[in-house]
Formats: sequence, structure tokens, C-alpha cells
Amino acid sequence: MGRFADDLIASMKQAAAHARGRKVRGLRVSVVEAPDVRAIRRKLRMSQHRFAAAFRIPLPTLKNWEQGRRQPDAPAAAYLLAIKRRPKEIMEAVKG
Amino acid sequence: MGRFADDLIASMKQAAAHARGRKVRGLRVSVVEAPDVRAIRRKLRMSQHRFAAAFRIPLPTLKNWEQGRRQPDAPAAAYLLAIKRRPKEIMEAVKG
DNA sequence: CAAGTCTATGCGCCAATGGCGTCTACGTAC
DNA sequence: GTACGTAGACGCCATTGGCGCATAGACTTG
Repeated sequence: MGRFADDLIASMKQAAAHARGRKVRGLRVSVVEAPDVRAIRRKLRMSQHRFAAAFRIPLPTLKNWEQGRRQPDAPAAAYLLAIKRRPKEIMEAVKG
Repeated sequence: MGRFADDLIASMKQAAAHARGRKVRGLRVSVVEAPDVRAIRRKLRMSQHRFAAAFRIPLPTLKNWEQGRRQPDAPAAAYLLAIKRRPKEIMEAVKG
């Protein structure tokens, strides 16, 4: 299987997990839809490593999100939304 | 005591908590210094309620941070850093 | 003065996440 | 072949996220 197939599978797992339980933290429901981290990253053409470094997200955490093993909590979801919409500005803002 | 004295006390509590244990999550140390949330918010002249809403941070979470009861995790710290440096852009980015 | 509103502190509670390490697997290049 | 970089999978623990409720000032209004 190629990369795309793997991605599809991963996405489906995420979708399944997403549809299954919408609880995010403390039994509640998230207000902001957690953006698709991988899609955002791929769009920026960055490896997990670089993406994590650029936005100061611990690599294991990013992996957890992309693999659907963990769900970004509310502040993280907001952060990702901001990254999605203004990647360059955010990258600049958190640099150095 | 006035508002400023209260703020000072709160800040000192935070400072104490900060100096005491530098662990952030999973026994490790944070790379990004967690910005002073209250300072950022005050600078924007927003109430906790509005600040939380504007940046999609759950109000209780914001309170925990400001009271020094909890420490923003790495992604949250990065988010706060971004907010500190480009408040308006971020606010715009996560709006709607 | 009292009543109501807004703002913020303090704290208990639970499940979920953050964060790390390790192992495995795939591709490409040397 | 071997080395390297990227990424998926999973175990583990302490800490946080997230909520609710009670309390306490400050400011306005009746």
C-alpha cells in the first residue's frame, strides 16, 4: 500500500473516533471543530518534525493528534485553527 | 487593598508556583516560558469572559491559568505567545 | 441601605490529554 | 546491504482540561 492509502486509513480511523465520541475533555463537547492537523501540515509542505518545531508543539503530541490517538484540547484546537488560517503570521509570531 | 495589590499577590503566587516546580506535563520541563496570561489580557483591556471567548479558550481554563492553579501546556503556551505578539491577527483568525 | 450585576477567586471532581520512550516499517539514497 | 529520515503504533504516568458551585469585592440602580 502506498502513502495515500495509509493516509486514507488514518483519516478514517480519525473520522471513526470523531464520530464515535464527541467528548473532548471532562465529558464535554468541543465547540471548535478540531481542524485536520495533517491537512494543515501537508498544505505547508512540512514534515512532522519541522511543523512541530515551527509551532512549538511537542513532536509526540503532534503525532498523537495526527494518528487520531488524542484529540487536541480546546486551546490547542483554537491554536490549530489560527495556524490553519494564518500560518505564516503565527509562525513568525512564535519564532525565536 | 486595591486591585493592584491583589494583582501583585496573584503574580507572586504565580511566580512562587513557577519557581517551585518547572515541570509542565509528564515530568518534563517546558521549553517556552508560559507567558503571563493576565498581563496579556489586561493589555487588551478585556475581561476574562471576553478574552476567553475571543480566543476560544474555556473560561475555567483561563481562570486556572491566571490563578496559577494550572500551567498552560506546551501548545497552549505557544498559542499564548502568539496571542501576546499578534493579538489582533489571532483574534481575527479564530473568529466566527 | 439593599438589591442586582459584573468580575474574579478558590476548590473539588473525573476523564482525557500531554509528553516521553521504544519499536517497527517504509522509501530513498549512499 | 546499510544508513537515514519520516511516520505509525502503543505503553506509561503525572498533570491538566473542563465543569460546577460557592464566595467575595466593586459598581450601578432603585
